[in-house]
Amino acid sequence: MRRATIRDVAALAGVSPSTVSRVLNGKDVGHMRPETKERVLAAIKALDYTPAKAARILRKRKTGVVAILLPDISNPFFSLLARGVASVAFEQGISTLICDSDNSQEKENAFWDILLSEGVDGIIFVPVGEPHVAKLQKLLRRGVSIVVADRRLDGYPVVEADNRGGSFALAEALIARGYREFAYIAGPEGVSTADDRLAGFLQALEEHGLSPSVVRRGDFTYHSGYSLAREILAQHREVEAIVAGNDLMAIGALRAAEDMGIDVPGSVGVAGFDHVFPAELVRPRLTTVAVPAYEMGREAMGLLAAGTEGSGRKVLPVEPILGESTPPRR
Amino acid sequence: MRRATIRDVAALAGVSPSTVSRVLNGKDVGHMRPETKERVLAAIKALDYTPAKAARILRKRKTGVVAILLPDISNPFFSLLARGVASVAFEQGISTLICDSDNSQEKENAFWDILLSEGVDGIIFVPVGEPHVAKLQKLLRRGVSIVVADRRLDGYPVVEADNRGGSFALAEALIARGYREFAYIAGPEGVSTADDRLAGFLQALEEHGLSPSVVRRGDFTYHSGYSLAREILAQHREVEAIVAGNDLMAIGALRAAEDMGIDVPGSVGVAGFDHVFPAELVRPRLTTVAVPAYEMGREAMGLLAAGTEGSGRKVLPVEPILGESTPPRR
DNA sequence: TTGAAAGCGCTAACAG
DNA sequence: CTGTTAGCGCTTTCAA
Repeated sequence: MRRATIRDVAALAGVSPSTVSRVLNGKDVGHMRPETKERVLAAIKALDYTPAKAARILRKRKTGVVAILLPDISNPFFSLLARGVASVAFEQGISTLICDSDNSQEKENAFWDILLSEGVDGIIFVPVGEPHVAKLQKLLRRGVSIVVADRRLDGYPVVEADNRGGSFALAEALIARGYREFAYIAGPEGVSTADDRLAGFLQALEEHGLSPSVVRRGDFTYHSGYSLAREILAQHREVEAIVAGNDLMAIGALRAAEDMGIDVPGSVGVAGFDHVFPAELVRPRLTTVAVPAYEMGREAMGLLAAGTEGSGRKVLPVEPILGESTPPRR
Repeated sequence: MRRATIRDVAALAGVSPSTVSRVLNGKDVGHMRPETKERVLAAIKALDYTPAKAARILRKRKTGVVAILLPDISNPFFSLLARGVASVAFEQGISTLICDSDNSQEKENAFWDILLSEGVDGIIFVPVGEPHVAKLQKLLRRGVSIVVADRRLDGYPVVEADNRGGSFALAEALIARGYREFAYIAGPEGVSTADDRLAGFLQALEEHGLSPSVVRRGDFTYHSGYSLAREILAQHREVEAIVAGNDLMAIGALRAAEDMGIDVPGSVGVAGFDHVFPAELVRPRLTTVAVPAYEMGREAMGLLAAGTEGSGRKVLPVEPILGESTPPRR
């Protein structure tokens, strides 16, 4: 069954294609004879007609599709973010294309080309590392707008969390609870989320005349948290709390301690950042900092739709959550 | 900057648009003068040309896009499934559109229309409940192929897990460990995954001359597992193990017991199904049945690409995982 | 208030 | 081996 075209509808309704198009787009409908409009509508229904998107795009040079390019959709933080984006897009009749760069710079680079030919109208971008700027610029020059989410990227509009402030507040709270000797497992260098959290943490320590026993870099995965925590726990018996740059790594640390027969929080405290679903699942419940991922997605899509020019920056507030994994000491 | 067209390239290379098109599509390149091809390639690079997808689609009547319509992308099982689909699609140069029906029949129905006008070439479908068959048929008539994943839908090709067998095996294992009094929290009625798992479980019990203390229906969410487990634990003190239709509900049951001060596995055992990441996180580690979600996604996309006609059915093997949440009794 | 005509950028016969 | 031609289905002036 060949799908009906605008011409079929026009013929059945006894009007011209232009008239059908006008009805479809709600243009000049004000000064259109109601009867004509009725006939068109009837014909559309009779033929079960749906406009061909491709043809429309070709004409209008707008696809009505935005892409969200992120490191890992199976990471609960990002899937929540993606849902936020999709919900706003949906409200505006825009479709969402989720592109999973699989934590690989290479795959991410490949996606730029795909997105270019895909002809998306905009992109919500969560960079894996140092993005391929030339490709970004190419998109921009083609009129595709880009909003960076979760991680900062200089020169681009961004929606991020108050990572530095949240991390600072978390450190203060831990110090208030009597912790003095910290190990910090940061995220990858160069990723603003990781660096800001580390900086905020160190600053708080410094203001209290403290300095960390050890600082290491992971890659935000459960696995990296696990192995770094093992090393830390083996080499630094003085550590009173392990603080990680995100929840997944913190949960990894929790498991490492468990496997080494070290009691949490009895012997060592553990804290994370993000407040993803699994953080509520583990026992002891994880001390962390709540980041509004869904809201972040909504904000980012809002910025994109609003057609932000050049830059623009939105920082979302975060909230420390003191779980059982870091009770007051003594 | 107006983007370059195939004509600009042709002009610069001193050839006709068709020649450029041939180079682009790798057609007849065998019998093309190498020099011509070189010139075209050079022109493409010089103009930084990318073919306009829309025009191509309009001509070929193929969008190169498949959609995956599922109940909830933030459910770890489905996000893994989605990744599987995307990975195969990526290998074939096909883009993936993720549509999240948000566990709502209404939203799901709305997506059919969107997908229709979006003009996707195929759909991987995980139904929320009783799908709007008429809309499905419409897509099918338009030549869009559909593969159902995870849940069966009569008359459509499907990739599912051996839910019945897995559930049967799980029950046998629990019985072997000395459990006799069971409460079962099933998924929603009418969803094959839920019904098959329940059926397999009941069958095993029956073969051992047993019958469950109580059977309830949840909706596969953490929350429903939590509240049903509370009721069960309050009313049926004889229950030795709560078995849930999926891990999220089982984890909810675990938490319910915890909140009621009931020891797991000391006083009651708990088991789930799926083996999602959080199941490894909780303590005691959850007894469950591993379902290869990623593989399921890959298989489904494979079927779609292979252009399955009419039906076809693939059942993936599952594997019981005996965790600490159901140790041998006594 | 409506219609005719001219493409949007590309591909696929069909010629040469 | 390469070019010419004729649309794909829709929107948008411009005229009537």
